[in-house]
Amino acid sequence: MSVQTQNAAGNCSDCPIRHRAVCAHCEKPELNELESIKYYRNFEAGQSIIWSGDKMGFVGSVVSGIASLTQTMEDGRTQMVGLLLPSDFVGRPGREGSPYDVTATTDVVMCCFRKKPFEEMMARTPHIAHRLLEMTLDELDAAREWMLVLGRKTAREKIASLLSIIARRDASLSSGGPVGTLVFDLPLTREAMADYLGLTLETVSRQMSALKKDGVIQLEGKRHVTIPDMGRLMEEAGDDTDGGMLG
Amino acid sequence: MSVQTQNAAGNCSDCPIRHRAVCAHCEKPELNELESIKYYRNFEAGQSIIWSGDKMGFVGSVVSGIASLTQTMEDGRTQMVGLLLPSDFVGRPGREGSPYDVTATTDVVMCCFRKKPFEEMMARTPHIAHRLLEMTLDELDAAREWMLVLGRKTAREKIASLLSIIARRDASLSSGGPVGTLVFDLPLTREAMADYLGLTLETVSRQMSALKKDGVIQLEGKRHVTIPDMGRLMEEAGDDTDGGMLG
DNA sequence: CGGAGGGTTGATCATCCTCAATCGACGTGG
DNA sequence: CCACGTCGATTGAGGATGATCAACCCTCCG
Repeated sequence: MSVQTQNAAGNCSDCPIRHRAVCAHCEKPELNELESIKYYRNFEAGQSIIWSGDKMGFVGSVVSGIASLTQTMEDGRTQMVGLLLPSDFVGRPGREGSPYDVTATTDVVMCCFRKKPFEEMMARTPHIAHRLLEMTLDELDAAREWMLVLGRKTAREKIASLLSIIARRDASLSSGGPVGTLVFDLPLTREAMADYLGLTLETVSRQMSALKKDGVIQLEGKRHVTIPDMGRLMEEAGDDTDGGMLG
Repeated sequence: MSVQTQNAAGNCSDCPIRHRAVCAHCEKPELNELESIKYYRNFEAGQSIIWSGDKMGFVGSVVSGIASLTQTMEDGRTQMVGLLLPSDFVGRPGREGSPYDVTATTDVVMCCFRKKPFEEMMARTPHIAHRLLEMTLDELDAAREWMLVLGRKTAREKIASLLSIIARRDASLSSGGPVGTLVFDLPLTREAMADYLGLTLETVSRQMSALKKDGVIQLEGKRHVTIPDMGRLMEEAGDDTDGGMLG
């Protein structure tokens, strides 16, 4: 795995997540100050970024790749409680440790700030605190959406919900195109999907096969997914499309 | 139900949630400004505070009573996604509408601020924005804790988890005493517990009976609960007490 | 007295979990 | 080059947990 720091003396203005991350509202002088306290770090797929309970010396943003937040019980049952995509923030200013494990699901590049200087800067810079509040509210919405999935949806609906979330995110990143055929690669193993959805990996596998058999999705290999009809998928997810979104 | 405004010309310095609510860090001049834009509102048990999708004209704090956030699917399945206790904040500055229904579970008194003036004041008052960020991070932690409960715990563990949360909250409010016999009244119906836990009300009832038969809890009537051994309850919840907390 | 709301309990059934065998792709070492 | 082990995934058989449907209880209140 290339351990190159792809943006080593990285210039914030070239940053791919510049306008979505915690620094989104910052102006040039603020960006300059952030640049002076930031550094990049690479994590390989599977590697732990933070252990639950550890003191965190840094906070930062995911620049590329995917990381996950998970909680684990003593007997080994685990539940994923968050999926961190590029521009998502890691760490909580004002808190000592992390209550969850943070793990790199794919190779990950992070833009890190030492915690103390970042907190001090945040206290002086309402832009940053405000953006962080916005992002935290978004995460809260996502978590609560997920509580409905975990608590009330069937296995089939859970799978369809996860696929539709990933599909929509990919659509917004790439084409931005409207409702047509969507194609993407699953960034998660069956086991990670199970941990996300509160299922076993066998059930995930069975429901993926069932959705494929019923023509809701097409699979090439294990990861490459084609969605011929997004509306159909959303019906399967139980998220109704307001009754059919005529174009 | 008495519709008296128990604090009508309410003085913030007498407020029971003064040091825990969004105004916790405010000094006298700020409190004075808040007083000038606040008003109290009463809701009866069962009454809706905000409907999902509605525009919110106000934000505010729960002063007394309990409210719940719920999401509902088209076919009627519902999941509670938050429980609002005294001092908890309702509404999201910067957002138009609420993504969930907010309902009074018991009679509720709210301290409301009109949204616009509150937002303007927040922009000028870092104390408030900072406190709101803290509170939002706490809510996020609670939501994620709950995702583990919903996704991975058995019915019995779910009930025990809910009881232990309510018990601990009550303990922190009243005695603050350590591990002894805890007594409290359930603020939720069996149906509300079921909506919280992603169960049916029959399963809730059965598991309550089972925990009673096994001596984990004692019941007087349907709502009055005694916990003879908090450690035992937490074992049942799967939240291990670090391995047995010897005194 | 009768009805409504909340709660309990029982019988049965579906869903999803558990345990287990098997498969295919890939990489390593003989 | 092929045998082997590993890892992720699929599929099957059987069983447990919790949902569903239904009867019934208790208390409050008009």
